Amino acid sequence: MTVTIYDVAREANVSMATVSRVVNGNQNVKPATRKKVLEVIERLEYRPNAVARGLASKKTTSVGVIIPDISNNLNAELARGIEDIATMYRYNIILANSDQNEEKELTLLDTMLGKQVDGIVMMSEEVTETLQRAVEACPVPIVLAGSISSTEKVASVNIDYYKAALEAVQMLIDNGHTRIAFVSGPLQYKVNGERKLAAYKDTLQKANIAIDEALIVAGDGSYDDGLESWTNLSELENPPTAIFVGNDELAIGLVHGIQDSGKMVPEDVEIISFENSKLARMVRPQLTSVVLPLYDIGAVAMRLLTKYMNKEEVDDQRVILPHRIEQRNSSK
Amino acid sequence: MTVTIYDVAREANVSMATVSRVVNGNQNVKPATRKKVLEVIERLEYRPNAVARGLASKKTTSVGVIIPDISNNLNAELARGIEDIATMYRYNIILANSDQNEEKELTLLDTMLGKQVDGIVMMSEEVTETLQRAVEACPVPIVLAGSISSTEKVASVNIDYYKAALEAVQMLIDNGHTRIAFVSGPLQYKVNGERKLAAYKDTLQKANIAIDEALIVAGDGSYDDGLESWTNLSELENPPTAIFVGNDELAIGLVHGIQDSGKMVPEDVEIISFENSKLARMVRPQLTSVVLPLYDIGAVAMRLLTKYMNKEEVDDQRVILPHRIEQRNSSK
DNA sequence: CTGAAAGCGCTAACAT
DNA sequence: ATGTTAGCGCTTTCAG
Repeated sequence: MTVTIYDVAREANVSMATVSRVVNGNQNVKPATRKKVLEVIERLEYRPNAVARGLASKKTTSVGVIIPDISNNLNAELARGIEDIATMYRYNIILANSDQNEEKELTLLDTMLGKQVDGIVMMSEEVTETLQRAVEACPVPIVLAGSISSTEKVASVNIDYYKAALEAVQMLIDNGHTRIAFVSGPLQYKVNGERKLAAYKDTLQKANIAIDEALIVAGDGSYDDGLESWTNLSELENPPTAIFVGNDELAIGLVHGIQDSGKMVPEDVEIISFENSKLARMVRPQLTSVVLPLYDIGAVAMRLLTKYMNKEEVDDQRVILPHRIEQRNSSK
Repeated sequence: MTVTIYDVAREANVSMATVSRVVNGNQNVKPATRKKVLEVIERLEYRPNAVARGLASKKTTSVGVIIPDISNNLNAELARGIEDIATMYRYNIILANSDQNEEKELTLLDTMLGKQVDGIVMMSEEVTETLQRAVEACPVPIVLAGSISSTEKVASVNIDYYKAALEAVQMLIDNGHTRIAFVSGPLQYKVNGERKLAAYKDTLQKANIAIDEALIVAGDGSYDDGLESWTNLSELENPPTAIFVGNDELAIGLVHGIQDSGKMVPEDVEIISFENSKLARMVRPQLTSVVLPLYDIGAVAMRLLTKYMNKEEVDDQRVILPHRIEQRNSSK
């Protein structure tokens, strides 16, 4: 059978409590006793049962991570940031994919709570009313990473998407463009429909450039979507000479679409993307891209969560990380 | 306080045992009783405590997943395959990154066992002797996904890397090349150093083409590594006219390196990659690539693990999945 | 079909 | 500094 704390206690001629103390690094143990216990632990290859510990202490040192899809670069980067900080604070991660499906998100929340996680980090492109309520009703701390919720009540970590998008569009305007397209993923995702799009429209209007709905294209945000989007855009009477793109993969699709149609980037069409993943450098010309620090967002979100879990004071429950634009060759 | 099984029992005028039975779908409960209990559960918003359940039943319905780095496309795809099947069988995943560091792998194994996972899926590019022993000594089932171990004792899921590589190289030979390079990630990784490289050498020799060590290049397998590798290769007195590449990212680096030097793919240099991630289509020309079905490897590994966890009969503990070569435009 | 009771392995007062 | 003793919330015989 597996060796328990009781076995160690017996072998070391001490009580379970003492073994528990040395295992948990409690200082109230005579060095000699500690040494003796440690030796028995080693000899018996005792490994504390975290489940029993969790039941007794009501802490599992596990945190739940709910993301749309780990096979997506964007989420993977975020997850890595979360995991690194979690490891640093000795937490383990229970990871699950929601596929951006509200029902799954809700079920997952429930499952994780059932597993008694000490906290949750969640990423959701679309925080619905129902989800919002579930999050607020959550008995353990929860922080949203790279997700926009409508209320101020929920902890979250983001960049200022509006401002970032504004700067990108302004850059294009400054380069003399008046036919600027906006190509992004689903507009029902608030980051796209509420932030980037709003910034796009506002910035254009401020520059007295009329909004042309034909230049606003939303698809699934994939590479193929980018390819296809250019096909449509290029057939316009008056095609765009610059494009503000929602993510890198989409941007690469657009670049290739443009090149396939015999035009050049940035000479004929300038492009500014939004993400700056490693993909941004893996295309010719390399993409100018708004830096979305996903790893950092994940890391900071997890760090924030540890504070909540330790019941530390948190001065700002809505963290906004700095952003910048990485200038490369898809824009001038 | 949180509501427990005892609260439900009291409210429903039954014993804890009965509540436990309905929660666990035990058929030995009168429909009327079940209904009553279910109502109370709903009313009280009772949520079973998985930790307590785990302690009592010695099953946690959690499986550990140890991979080198989730932010790497390759691992993320694998992880998604694992997670999907895990979800299907109602397991949760405890995910951790090893950074391909033996010490971390060992610690992680220990942590997961401490958390009483029911099984483990692991990916490791380099299964060392020590790791091998730890795996064999593991008290719960464990299956290696996309990893090569030296013994037959460990369950694993792979493709036939040697044969796949052989076919790729043969394809290049069939196209008339005699100056064929092999560019890959670290050779201490068995997949590279023992399988692909061996296949490369054997196939060349079988075709009476002398091995030129200058054409064998190993780096870190990154995009930049690919760029740099071509710089070196192109400075050779007699540069290669075809390259068999270890992975897609590396291959894209090579393609760009070749194009930057004024040559063309596949006219001047043919390329066959190994991975066929979605990246393979995101470059011009698109990559001909050996299909490494990472999602499937993960899924099958997890499925295999469920069999072990259920103590089902397993006919083949070393699964080899089929592979094929996706023909695109980087080769003729 | 249902209940009583004994743990699962550990932590956390409370004693000493 | 160390031991004693309740539980933590649930599953699982064993009776009935």
